[in-house]
Amino acid sequence: MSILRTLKDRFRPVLAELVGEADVEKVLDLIRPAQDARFGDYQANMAMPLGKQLGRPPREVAAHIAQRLQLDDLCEAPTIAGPGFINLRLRGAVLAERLQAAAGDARLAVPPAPQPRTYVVDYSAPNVAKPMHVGHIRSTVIGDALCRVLRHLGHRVESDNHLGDWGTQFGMILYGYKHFLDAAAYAENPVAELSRLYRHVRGLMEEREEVGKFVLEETAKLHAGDPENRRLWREFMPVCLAEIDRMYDRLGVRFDHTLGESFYQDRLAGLVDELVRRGLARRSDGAVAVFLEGHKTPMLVQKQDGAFLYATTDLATIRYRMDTFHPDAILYVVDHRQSLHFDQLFAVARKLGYRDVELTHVRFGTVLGEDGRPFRTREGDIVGLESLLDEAVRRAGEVVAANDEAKPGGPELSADRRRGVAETVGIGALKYADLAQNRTSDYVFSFDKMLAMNGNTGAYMQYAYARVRSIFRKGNVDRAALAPSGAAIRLETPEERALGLQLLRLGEALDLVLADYRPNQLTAYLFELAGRFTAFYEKHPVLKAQPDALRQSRLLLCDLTARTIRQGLALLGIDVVEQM
RNA sequence: GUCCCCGUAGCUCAAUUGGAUAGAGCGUCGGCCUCCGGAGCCGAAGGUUACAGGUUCGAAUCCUGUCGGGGAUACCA
Repeated sequence: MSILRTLKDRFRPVLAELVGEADVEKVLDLIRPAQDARFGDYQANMAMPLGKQLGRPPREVAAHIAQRLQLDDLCEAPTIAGPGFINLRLRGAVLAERLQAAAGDARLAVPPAPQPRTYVVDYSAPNVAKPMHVGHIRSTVIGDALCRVLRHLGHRVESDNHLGDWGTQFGMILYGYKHFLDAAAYAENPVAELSRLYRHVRGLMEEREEVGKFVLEETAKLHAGDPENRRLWREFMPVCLAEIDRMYDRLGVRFDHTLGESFYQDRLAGLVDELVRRGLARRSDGAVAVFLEGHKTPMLVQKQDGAFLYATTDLATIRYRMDTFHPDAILYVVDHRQSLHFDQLFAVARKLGYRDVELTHVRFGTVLGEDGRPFRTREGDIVGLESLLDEAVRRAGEVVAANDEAKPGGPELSADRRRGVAETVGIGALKYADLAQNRTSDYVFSFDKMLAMNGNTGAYMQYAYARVRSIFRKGNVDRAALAPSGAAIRLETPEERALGLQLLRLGEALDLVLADYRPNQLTAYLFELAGRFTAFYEKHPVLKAQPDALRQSRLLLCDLTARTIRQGLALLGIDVVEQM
């Protein structure tokens, strides 16, 4: 049980008397970590709104609540401040006892969600016919982190990569394959040749209008079951998928399901029929459209020429997921530019009868270059994902080498180790930079910033971890024997106390992540933890601490810090290294 | 035209969803190393939260309007 949940349990009966059982949970949400350490550890802010509601002075309400609370075993006497804030300061013994429990717990005392739910998480979803690029990073990384956090809290998660494997982009490479194939290049490296064909055809479409028509014809033939196009599709898919999987391997991302658009293609006609039959959709200008209240334009589910659209596929996908997984929530980790599409999609899903499921568009902003424009190469091309990863790792290699050279006792890492560390640091930096940002804002991409050893970066967090671990190496301390030794944790200084309290708050941070699907709540927590550790470490000797009981206590705090950082980063999909 | 998102320190971003004196990093200025990893620590300067109203005990956050930026907007995904 987290501290916050324990406090809520204590407030619940008192508040229930005041507002009734029905409203009590909402009021309990006003118990928060203190905004400022001077006010204590937690604060309860409900006296002000309740004062209004009950027609009594808020400070009087606060006093009433404080008086009736049974908190003596947990907190020092509550104080009332300002207009009616109830400030709470936990007893040191309570913190120590809980840290002790966390030290002996593989989950670091993070409680599972009280009500586990089933989530379908839809993320990454690259177009199979095009190389993955910088635009796929955010969806992939944010979606993966959300899955990890959900699972860790005991939710059931079905992650699904909804590949774009059936759309116009396939018509483009089919058309390109038939007219512009370099057979030798295709034999040598099919994916590179297909992506060249894709770019070539895209260029042609801009120059000559009729090319677009040919491309649509190839797409239509594929959809209609033309044997040649189907054969080519089956030929292209495995090599494209292998290429994509290589990226996921490197990123450490896995999916439970990879059900692309093609998986749903034979379900579309029936779905459109049903929409029409139930009076939800009707013909309009030759297309089939669902008109929605509050939307000026309808959602089209079938074109004049009979072809289906991604809205149709997405609806069929919702139906399949509901029938197969029976989820409580479906999350779509997708670019904010598709907001309108999802508004309409969700509205139509409700009309189809899917009312009890949470449908959330977890939207995120665009990746920008340092000039504030969408991130491109100097030549104006979209940056490929692989070259992005390579460059991050290359630069991380420079950072790692410089750091190793500068060590007081001389370099510690072999060339081989350095390479491994660079990969971990480079990929970690890329992910962390993305996750640390509030996902709704556009994100300015900068290698220099994301690999900085100062500030809220992946490299800084990995460094913080390696530093803590080095204490154990240097002191020749077996951390595995530490927790079971039963050594008591002592929180006698402000720095020890502040660190200890933060260590107990990982669970709160994870709850915040899920409250609005924002992984930056976890990075913020980790950065704060690293800061508190540094303050502690700066001021207090650990290996040289006397007497031995104090040394043991501080070693436990160090070990908990390392484990918490490692766990937190793992939930973001980021690895740590023991030395860097 | 209509709808959506955004506007916070010189720069890049936070702010637990309406809480107390709006916080970090970078940059600037000033301090601190015979001591466990100094890519560190301590301190200072820097804000009318775009602007104007409103709502209330309390507003960066909610409402209205204005200005500025981005996105979407009937047969791509």
